[in-house]
Amino acid sequence: MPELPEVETVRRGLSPALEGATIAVATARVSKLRFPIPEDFSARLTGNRIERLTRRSKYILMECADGLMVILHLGMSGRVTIHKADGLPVAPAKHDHVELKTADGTHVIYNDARRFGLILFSDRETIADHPLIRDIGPEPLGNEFNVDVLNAGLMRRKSSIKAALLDQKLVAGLGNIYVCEALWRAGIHPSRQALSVAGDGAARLVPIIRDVLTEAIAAGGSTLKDYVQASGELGYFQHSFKAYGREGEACSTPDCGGTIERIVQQGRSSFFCSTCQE
DNA sequence: CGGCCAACCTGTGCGC
DNA sequence: TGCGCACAGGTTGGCC
Repeated sequence: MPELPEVETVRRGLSPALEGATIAVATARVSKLRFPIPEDFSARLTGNRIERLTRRSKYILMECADGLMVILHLGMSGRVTIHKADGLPVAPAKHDHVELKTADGTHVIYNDARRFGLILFSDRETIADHPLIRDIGPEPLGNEFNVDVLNAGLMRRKSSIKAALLDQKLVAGLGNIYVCEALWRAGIHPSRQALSVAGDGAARLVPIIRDVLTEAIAAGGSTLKDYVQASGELGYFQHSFKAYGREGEACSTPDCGGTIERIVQQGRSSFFCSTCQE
């Protein structure tokens, strides 16, 4: 479930294994994910050293010693696992598309059933101007995201608040789950016009968005520890969502008494409580 | 340009 | 047990 918190958790899980590591073997078993995998994928990575892993929105950026920047996006179903040399599966699992082996024998495997993810090359000088990166809005956990910015974004939209918050140009990293959760916490109906949320609504949403994401990262981080030991999996977390996926259940807002409903907006499910979200 | 839908692809779960 | 359908965390090309 890769929205910002999951991507950040994967990044944090990979850092100790990859930062400072030299790549001994780089293998791509499919020719394309959402886009073709670079033809020089193996050649360019073999012998290269990974200096650091960063994240922009839902993209993981792998900066290498020679200036190469690897762009990784998990799409809908992308998973990453880490395996020590002695715990490596004998044969690649279904949908294990890409694999890196570091000089110390650690294997990192990218698995993606639907192949909506992507792996592309850029470089550290031009990454900010990359077409996939350059138009992305402010990081929600950074200072560039604030009430003024959100207000400005909401005021020039006729769409719903749900659609507005899903728009990566307005704010980075939110996906279907965390937009539902943030709107539930803020008591804002997902069908409300974005414009009408400017002002008070935006003032409430900014800290709520920050909290929701921060809590999810914290939950992922604590789960991650066990998961890496157990199976090497990154990206699978048990989050306790209050609205998402809870159609028909009682709303957990104190004294609300309402029921979580599901509607479809722009082809995507929205979960909300019509009693406490207006 | 803003807004919306279809499409990309595979897997899963449910009703019959 | 099988079949068909709805639906799934993201993104974007193309059409009003």
